[in-house]
Amino acid sequence: MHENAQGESIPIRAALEAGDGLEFDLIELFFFAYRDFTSDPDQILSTDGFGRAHHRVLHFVNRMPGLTVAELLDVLKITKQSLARVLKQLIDTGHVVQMKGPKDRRQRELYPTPKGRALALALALPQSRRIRAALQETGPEERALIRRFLKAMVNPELRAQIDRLPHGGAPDVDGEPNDG
Amino acid sequence: MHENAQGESIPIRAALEAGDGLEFDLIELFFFAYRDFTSDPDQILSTDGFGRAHHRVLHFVNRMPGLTVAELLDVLKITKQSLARVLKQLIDTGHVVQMKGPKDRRQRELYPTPKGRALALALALPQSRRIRAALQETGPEERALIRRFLKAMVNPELRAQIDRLPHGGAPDVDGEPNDG
DNA sequence: GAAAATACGTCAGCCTTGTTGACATATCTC
DNA sequence: GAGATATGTCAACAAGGCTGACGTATTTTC
Repeated sequence: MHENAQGESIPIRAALEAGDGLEFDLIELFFFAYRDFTSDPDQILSTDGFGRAHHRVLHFVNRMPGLTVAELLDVLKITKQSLARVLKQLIDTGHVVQMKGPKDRRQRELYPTPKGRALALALALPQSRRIRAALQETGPEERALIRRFLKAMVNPELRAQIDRLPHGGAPDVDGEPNDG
Repeated sequence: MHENAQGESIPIRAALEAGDGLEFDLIELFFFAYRDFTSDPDQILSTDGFGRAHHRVLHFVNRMPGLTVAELLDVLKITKQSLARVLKQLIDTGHVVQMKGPKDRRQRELYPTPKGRALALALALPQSRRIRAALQETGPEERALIRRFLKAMVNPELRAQIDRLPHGGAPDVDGEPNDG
């Protein structure tokens, strides 16, 4: 009776295939795409002794200068102890500076330095190149469509947060009533 | 002279915005989308004491039954020591079985058990639902386009590997001469 | 048929980045 | 002044990457 009622023993030789509403191909593509998407920045970061976590912090501090620690935690969905580790390093290396909040002096507003801005740009460059190259394959007019798809992949509660990020530059925003 | 030539001190107050070929919005959307995309399986896996690494192994063993350890390492791009840890658990829990290669008996072919197949399906379900919901936003006829975009995000060397995965089911494959 | 190469397993230790829990300090609010 | 809030920090732990080293079975090569 310690033999289980099967299920654990016989090997299945048939490949699991798409169909029946199972999107294996897109699941796999998403996995491979994200892995390669993060590989170029990882390369650059490693020379500074940084990792992917530093990248994220640096990115959002550059995108939303003056955001507080609490706001950053809310964007990244990590604990303050996790954040503290990498944020401290970014501050010590002069990529990010903290300033007491002018209204509430318990808060710490985070700003990039020129050095931090430069690194953020350097990290965004290969990722942007990759995206543009991919859009080349679909036709660049599909940018809005890709954006809509990715946004719809995000949990609804979090989409509001995304809308709060600066939009500037790109001409073809979604249907949202965002840019005046 | 231990003051640096600036760059590390002054806080920048202007937000980094898209434009100049910098695709900040898509970069962020990709990050948020992937995070949420992996969150549903993570939930399920945690009840078995498994993590994301188990998911990947289980997924590809189900998609390519009989693949060898070396082949799996090549797909996942991790070291055999990393793989060993999670693979052992999947075998011990009866989700995966090993069989000596019939031609080369040094090899170990990996197969899912019914139990392993069931878990793989359970993990693919919420991810597939999310993808279908997102395709609803773009119009489901754009599936091929999304696929083309994601594939183009993958490093060229690796795209061949993707083509070797089973395609079945989905009616609108890309231009590739794949389905006879 | 011996020697070398290959496929795999395993031991040991390290790193990054996430987690929880506890506690200190400054500041704001009531 | 009391209590809530924003942040920092210490300590310990877990997952899942990594390197290096070594053992064993099997195949290939000379």
